[in-house]
Amino acid sequence: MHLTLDLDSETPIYQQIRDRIVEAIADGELEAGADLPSTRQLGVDLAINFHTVSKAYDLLRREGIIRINRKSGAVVRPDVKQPSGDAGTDTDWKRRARTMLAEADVRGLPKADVLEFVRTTLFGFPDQGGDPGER
Amino acid sequence: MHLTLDLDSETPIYQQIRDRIVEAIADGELEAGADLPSTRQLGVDLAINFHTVSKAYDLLRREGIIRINRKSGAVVRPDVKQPSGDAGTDTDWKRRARTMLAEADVRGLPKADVLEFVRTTLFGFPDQGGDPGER
Amino acid sequence: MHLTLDLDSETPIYQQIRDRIVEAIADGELEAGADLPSTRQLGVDLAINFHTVSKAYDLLRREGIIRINRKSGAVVRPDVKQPSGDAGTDTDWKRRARTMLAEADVRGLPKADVLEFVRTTLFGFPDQGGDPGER
Amino acid sequence: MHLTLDLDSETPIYQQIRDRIVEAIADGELEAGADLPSTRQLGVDLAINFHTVSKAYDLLRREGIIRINRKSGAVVRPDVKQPSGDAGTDTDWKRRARTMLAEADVRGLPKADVLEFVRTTLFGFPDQGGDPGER
DNA sequence: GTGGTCTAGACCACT
DNA sequence: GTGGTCTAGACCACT
Repeated sequence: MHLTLDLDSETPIYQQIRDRIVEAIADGELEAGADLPSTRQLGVDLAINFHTVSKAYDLLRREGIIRINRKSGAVVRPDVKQPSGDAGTDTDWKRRARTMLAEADVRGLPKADVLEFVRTTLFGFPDQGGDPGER
Repeated sequence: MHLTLDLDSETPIYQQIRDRIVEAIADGELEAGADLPSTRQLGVDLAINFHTVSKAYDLLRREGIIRINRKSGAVVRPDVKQPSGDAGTDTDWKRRARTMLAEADVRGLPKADVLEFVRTTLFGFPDQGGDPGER
Repeated sequence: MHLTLDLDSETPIYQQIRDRIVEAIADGELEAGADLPSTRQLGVDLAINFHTVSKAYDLLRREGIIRINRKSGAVVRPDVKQPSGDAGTDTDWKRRARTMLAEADVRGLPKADVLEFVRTTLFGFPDQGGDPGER
Repeated sequence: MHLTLDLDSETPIYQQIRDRIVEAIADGELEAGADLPSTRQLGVDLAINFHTVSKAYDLLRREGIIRINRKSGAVVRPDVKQPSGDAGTDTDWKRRARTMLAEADVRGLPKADVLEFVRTTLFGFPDQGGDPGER
């Protein structure tokens, strides 16, 4: 697993690691049940302190995305990507997504471009009926 | 202007106020150039301290979304919703949006539902041409 | 007199007008005792409200840089550019200048470049002994 | 770390704290990566409320000069004093510096004295080669 | 009448 | 032990 970090970003490193792992799971790079590298190993790979990796893993654990076992290390939860049945999760995500879409609009990003970006990110290819990506 | 706050949320109240105002601008409820209520007035309306409102306004000001004048109060910037010409803004937004879409997937929200939610939020009505996930 | 404003800047317009006038006086474009355009005329020239120009003039008046006479309009004070004999003025300027030089250093601007910029701005040409402006 | 404040100044205390810390970093008194005192401790030292210190730290954080960690406190960013690669930063600094140099001139500070002050502040000793204003 | 600043104290998470 | 948040109240300039 390779993660790209931006050490100069305002976003804390442990948060970036958490975000990149969530993206790796969504992309299928990390499957449900898969082992994560040990905190020490990932720390070496990323040239950062393993405590920072631990913080990221702890965050993912508290979010219910991974499981941590002292002996066998961290694994992606087998039931990840499955609807939680908790309506609160969806409601919370939608509220945050609504804010993010509003930000795009307020920043002047055209709505059509935003929708196309979302479609491409989700499904990996642009809409076939007129391709805004080539404008 | 009416804003709904969740006092029990983990999200700070000042951040919620900021988010709700961004959404109100995106929705057209607050137009470019429109007056915002005074910090003390909004504090009374929301039954919170005016300092908390002030913090939200300060955030919006620093983000370039509103202007604050000591005498005449706060207004939505006239040039809001216009592209900044700053590529960094778009890049940053897209990075955050990518993480948010990954979260939806990891939480088990179907991709087609996510796209439909985005389309409806942006354009106010669902797609008329069937399931976009299967094109 | 031509002033260039940045309407999108975070700096208030009246402050920008004030700054540009101070620079025009320093550059000799506006001499001691010279008439300033009327607030209405400058407002038309800059395509802004004349009240904003009035605010800038009022600021300059309070700073002791111009005089405002209801009948004859605004003029650059005849004694501008002359030492005030008030040690506080120098001390205050030096404190602010020290902070600004510290900011350049903290931002990573090379000290030699900063000195060269100051020299060129003050005297209109670079140092003759090695020209950092051509690196 | 000792900071001198002027409680009677028009400049807000939190801004003065911010300015003095920037100067301390430029002077090398505070090195990249160094710990800052806790907000409460510095508040006690300066005999002011810790909220005021907190506001100064928040300003420095948003400027990218320090990092704040809820657990371990505030530290000078390790990459401070390194060019940001953001041309906007330099342009903005130069615009502000130009205004400040114009102010010195308008106030009657001799240009040669201003240049000498800048040189001494930057390099710690005056020019050895005579009057730069006459080269 | 408006926002800005500062003080003071409380409670909170651990980011 | 640290910073973050929120409340409450005072005084200030007019930016």
